[in-house]
Amino acid sequence: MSRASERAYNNIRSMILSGELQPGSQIREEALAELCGVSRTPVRDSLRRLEAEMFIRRNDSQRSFVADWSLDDLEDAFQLRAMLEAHAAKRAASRITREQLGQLRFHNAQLKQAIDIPNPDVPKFLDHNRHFHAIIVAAAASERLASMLGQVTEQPVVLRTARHYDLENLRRSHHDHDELLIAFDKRDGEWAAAVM
Amino acid sequence: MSRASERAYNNIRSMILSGELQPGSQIREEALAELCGVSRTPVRDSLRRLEAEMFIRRNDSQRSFVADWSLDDLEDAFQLRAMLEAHAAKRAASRITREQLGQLRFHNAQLKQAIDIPNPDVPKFLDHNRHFHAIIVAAAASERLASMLGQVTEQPVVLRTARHYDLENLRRSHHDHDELLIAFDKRDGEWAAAVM
DNA sequence: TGGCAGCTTATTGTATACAAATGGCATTCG
DNA sequence: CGAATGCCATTTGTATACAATAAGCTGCCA
Repeated sequence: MSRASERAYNNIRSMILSGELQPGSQIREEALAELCGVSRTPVRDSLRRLEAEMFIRRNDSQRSFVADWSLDDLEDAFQLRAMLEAHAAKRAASRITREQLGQLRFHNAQLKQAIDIPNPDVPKFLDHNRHFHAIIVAAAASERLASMLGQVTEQPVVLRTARHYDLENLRRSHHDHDELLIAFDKRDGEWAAAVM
Repeated sequence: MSRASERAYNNIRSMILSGELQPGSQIREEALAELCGVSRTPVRDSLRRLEAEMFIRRNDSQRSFVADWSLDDLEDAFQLRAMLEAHAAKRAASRITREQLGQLRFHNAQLKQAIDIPNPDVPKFLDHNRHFHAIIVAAAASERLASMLGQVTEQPVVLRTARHYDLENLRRSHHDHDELLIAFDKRDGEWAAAVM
């Protein structure tokens, strides 16, 4: 993506995620253009993308509003994400390479290190966790699936932080990763999907 | 969507689906603009959308090409579609209204009429079939799910025709619809998903 | 002859001006 | 007083000109 367009996209997106742009509020192209220091053209591009990603809604007369997700929406996204990740795991089980398996093991070990200490290193955990999942998605080898997962993984950022900082969940998550690795070792797609 | 933009989108999309634009061939914004009788601006919008829908790919320097799906891609899309539709059916089972159930029954009856005659009326069958599925997606009440299904249902149009004109498949399809209706009646999401 | 440098051309990105459409407000008529 | 209608302001859509970037070609040099 080119410079102005990318700046506009990142700016607007982060303004939405940070709450700087309030959910439900109308957004005008020109105002955003000024905020981002670009013209309306790249802003329009960004708005279209963000609309596709459901960060933005448009009413019937094409005016844009910051999306405000209901609890139902978040639950819905989470459900979809779970299903898509399960599917990714199933596909990955039969396609994953030795090298990818090795990377998975590496990140899982780092994961374990991050929480098996008196003061858990949560950012480190999240980082390796992200890599872990990314490798699985890559191993699933479906662009479509990857793009769909992209659409649902980033949405509930606000809530996610709260949940992920719970140490017990982190431990459980690590345990699940262990089980996933075994399933991958056995190339057992159904098991992998079930764990996810 | 506004007039010029919509024209561009529909034109380009149908040119891709009809093969008028050959898979793998490069497409230039200006050429499309002339073909559609609009300026590059709405064409660019359309290309962005079509790229998101994976009808178009871009190389690293932003040049656009008509996507050419491999058999793997089509299979992948089909797999995803099956999974998403199963999920839609599951959600629909617990949310469908009496009115929607009635509509489902109506279309199913029409479906049956269309193929239970000496000369099956295939277009009619496909039309009611489409409505049937649309109602289920609507009953699932998940915008996200609907938009994802939109992304995978239209892709393999080329192959779909061949398969759908097979009378035996039409009959089986109708039978499955019957079973789905029973599952919905019982509000049995798992059953509905399995049928799908 | 092969490959690289620089230029030329083709293509996309951005800005801006203008057109179209929509919403809101005020005025008027019942 | 309420509703409908017409006008004005605001916002988005489209076209076009220009800028930036990448690809392809030509000619030079090893």
